[in-house]
Amino acid sequence: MQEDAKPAVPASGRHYHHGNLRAALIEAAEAELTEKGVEGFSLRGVAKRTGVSHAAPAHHFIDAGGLLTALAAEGFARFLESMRAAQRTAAPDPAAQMNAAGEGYLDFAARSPALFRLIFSSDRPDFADPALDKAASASFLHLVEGVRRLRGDTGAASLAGLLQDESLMAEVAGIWSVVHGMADLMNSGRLKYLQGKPPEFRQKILAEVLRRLSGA
Amino acid sequence: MQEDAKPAVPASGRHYHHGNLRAALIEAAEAELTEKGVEGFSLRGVAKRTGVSHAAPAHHFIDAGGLLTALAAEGFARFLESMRAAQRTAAPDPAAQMNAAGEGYLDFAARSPALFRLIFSSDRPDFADPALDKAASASFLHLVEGVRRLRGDTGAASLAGLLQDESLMAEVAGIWSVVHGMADLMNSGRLKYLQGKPPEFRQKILAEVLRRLSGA
DNA sequence: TCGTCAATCTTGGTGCTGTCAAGATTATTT
DNA sequence: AAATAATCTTGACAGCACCAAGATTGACGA
Repeated sequence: MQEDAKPAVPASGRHYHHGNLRAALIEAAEAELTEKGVEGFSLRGVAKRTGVSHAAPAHHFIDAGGLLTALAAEGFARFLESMRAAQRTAAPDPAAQMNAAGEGYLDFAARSPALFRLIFSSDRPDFADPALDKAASASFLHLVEGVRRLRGDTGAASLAGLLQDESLMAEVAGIWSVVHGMADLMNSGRLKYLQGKPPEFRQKILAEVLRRLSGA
Repeated sequence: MQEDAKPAVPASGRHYHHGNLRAALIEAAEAELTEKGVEGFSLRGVAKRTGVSHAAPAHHFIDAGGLLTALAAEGFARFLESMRAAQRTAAPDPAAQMNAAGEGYLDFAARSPALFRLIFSSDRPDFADPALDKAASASFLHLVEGVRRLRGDTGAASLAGLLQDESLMAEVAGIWSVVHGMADLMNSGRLKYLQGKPPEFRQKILAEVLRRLSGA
């Protein structure tokens, strides 16, 4: 008599207290986003998926944007982990590591297109939110560190200090741009040509482009 | 007695026949898009701007996506013109021309951020639409031709033939990616660093990156 | 000139949406 | 055990896209 001991139900078959609704909502939000896309995302749909009333999310997120902000933070964490995972299976030299990071970038975009669009091409997440800002900054810092190793820069440095190194930041901007551009164009279907090709072709292009950008 | 001769008004002060509603709707749609963003775009808002009832657009566009499709086609035309305009003021050699095209690309993104996002990062326009497909293809072809000149490829060729040239397409993908990536990252505010810099800095990075990418 | 017809636009309705307000239920604390 | 806080529900409102039906206008042939 523990599970069926007549728990409180609000006339529709649900428990009043979910237990971990916040996490469940974020999980459901990802499913909703994957199925409906950023532009078709619905807060009521998320509530329905979770088996909860349409107004329940309001007690955990101020509004729909708040939920998407939390999901975006989670998305950045997975994005960073995707790059790290690819780098673990690669050679340890800086060039191979940067290349692997790029692969992980493209992999994430290919495997989680909706999440990718949410974190990189949507206005709805609030980047002033501390958690999201932290997650996004971690990804950015990871890139900067990779470029520093590529250039042979040694020693530690503060983020503020790195941001003032124009030569470094120019290189960061170039490398980030080319990887992100490939990912975004493929993800939005505007570069249809690459999608019809085997992954090796995409990898070859990425490697060649990074090689040229890293030289000199 | 021409303008004030009691024209037919539907009890709310408007003419029944607008005259050129289709064009007016597209124009208003751009304003709506600029103010509300792709994710806040509303068909009723467009109708209100135009001074017309909320159902009037339905007689010119099948639905909201149809209007955005037409606007996207217009957007691609302006996007291409932005590149051409920049190229007209540049030196005629292929490298300078490609560089100028990149400048025009970034200029368009900076000046029409909403339109840029609509044509490159939205699911709502229907790329199966002939007019939009034609406009998008024209931009793509313009890029391909620029890369061909950069490589010294001569003579005419069919689009189908060009698409089968793997070496050419790899170069196209690389160059397009880096320019698009810069534009998109700046446009979405994810690359905040560049926005705080003067345009010359952005131009310098673009020129350097394209130089490295173009060299064998 | 009149009548018909098609094109154009409006009004009204349906079922969504996000958000707010008030009440019901459960957990926690006193 | 009682009071309080947290959690969730129901109900309501305005705005949204889209559909159906009716009103108005322009054009074209008798």
